[in-house]
Amino acid sequence: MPKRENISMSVIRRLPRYYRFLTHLKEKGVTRISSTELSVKLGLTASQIRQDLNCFGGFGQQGYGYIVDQLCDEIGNILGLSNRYKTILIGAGNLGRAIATHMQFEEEGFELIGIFDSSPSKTGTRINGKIVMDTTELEDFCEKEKPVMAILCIPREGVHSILERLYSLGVRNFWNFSHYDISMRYEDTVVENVHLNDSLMTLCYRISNPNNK
Amino acid sequence: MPKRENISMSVIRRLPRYYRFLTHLKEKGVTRISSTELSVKLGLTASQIRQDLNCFGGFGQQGYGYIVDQLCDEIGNILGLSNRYKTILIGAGNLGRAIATHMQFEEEGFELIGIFDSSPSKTGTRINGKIVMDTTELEDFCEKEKPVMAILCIPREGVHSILERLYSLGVRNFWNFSHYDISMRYEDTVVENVHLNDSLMTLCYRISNPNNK
DNA sequence: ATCGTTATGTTAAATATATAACTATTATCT
DNA sequence: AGATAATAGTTATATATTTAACATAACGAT
Repeated sequence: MPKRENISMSVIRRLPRYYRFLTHLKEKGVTRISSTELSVKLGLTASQIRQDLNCFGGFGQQGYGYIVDQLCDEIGNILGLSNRYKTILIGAGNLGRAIATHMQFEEEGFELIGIFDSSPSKTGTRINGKIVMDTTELEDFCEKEKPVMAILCIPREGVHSILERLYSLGVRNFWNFSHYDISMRYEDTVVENVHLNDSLMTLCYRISNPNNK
Repeated sequence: MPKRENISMSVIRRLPRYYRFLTHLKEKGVTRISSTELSVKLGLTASQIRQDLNCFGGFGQQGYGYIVDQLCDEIGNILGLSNRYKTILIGAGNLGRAIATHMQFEEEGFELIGIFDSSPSKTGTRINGKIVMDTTELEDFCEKEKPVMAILCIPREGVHSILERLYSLGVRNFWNFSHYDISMRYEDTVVENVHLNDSLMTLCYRISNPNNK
């Protein structure tokens, strides 16, 4: 579908923002919007928005603008949100539990099909109606259900070994919340690291250095 | 302290990663490291690492490398991690609870001094020993304690009004987890948005478009 | 219908970022 | 102590990203 290949990550990372805002407009009943209006609302330049969208195709009409409904759908398609990638969650601590209950996976291309933890205090409990399984059950479960993605909400120490196991079970995509960088030991994996600590530290820097732009 | 001013965000966002890795090295007892070694471990170029560090000063020794312990401290200072910025958390749902228990604020420049929620089912309960207060108590609390930062873990709808209140109470820094972009309605604020949904959507894109680089 | 206005799609310029090349300094070995 | 190797700091180049400018197409009013 992409008009060109190799879209830069800078562009990709703005798409969800567009999608989010367009969904909001749709809900408000707005049917039409121009790149200039969008740029004002989003704090970007109109040029950038047009460039971004034109990486994937011409979704607008000259002299008119973009049809909100249509553009929203297009971006959703580009992002692949209609997928239902089978996903498992490893780690049912506070963070894992929050992710499981807080995220609306079905609206963002995923389906949470299993939750695992190694601690007996967690296994057997329920999160959003789903029973937390013991990590020893991982092999059986994966062979049967073939999940394609794993969310990692476990302490640093456990990551390496669980990663090896998951990889050998065919899992290639990881959403990593652990205090550890999974930086491509394998070629065919996709990793999205969410480092809340890093985010907090950069915030600390910016508070401490207010004259930095 | 910065050698030059206006350090780019690209550089700032790498600092926590360096800090994290150096801390790890320190714990392992490594005393010395070169930019080349670092580059291999972090998957960056040695050039970039040297450039990044030299934005703030010459911390290494030619022909020798960097002293892990010292470099780690320097980066910690640059980030301002020895601060104890007084912080409040708004929203004690699953995510807020996870943030409160999961983050080690004291090690990253902050101190969590209060947790607030508007729901009677949450107020009065305890998180990490701290009682969840009602948001109506916000004014009294802030006037007394003068927090400088607020973590927002509330639904989209509530953000706008709580933001106005917090701003008028002197809070200027925000760590925003809500499904809403706080993009600078005020000049003197610092906002770090953490959009887990956006992160998940970009992951979805990358899974759906494996040939994208 | 025609003309002016609007706003996209596209090409070009400017800026920012990352990489490579070079220089200078220090450690280490003989 | 001198020579050599190693490695940071710095300058220059290349690449990526953003912004601006332009040219073209569609809408809408007259």
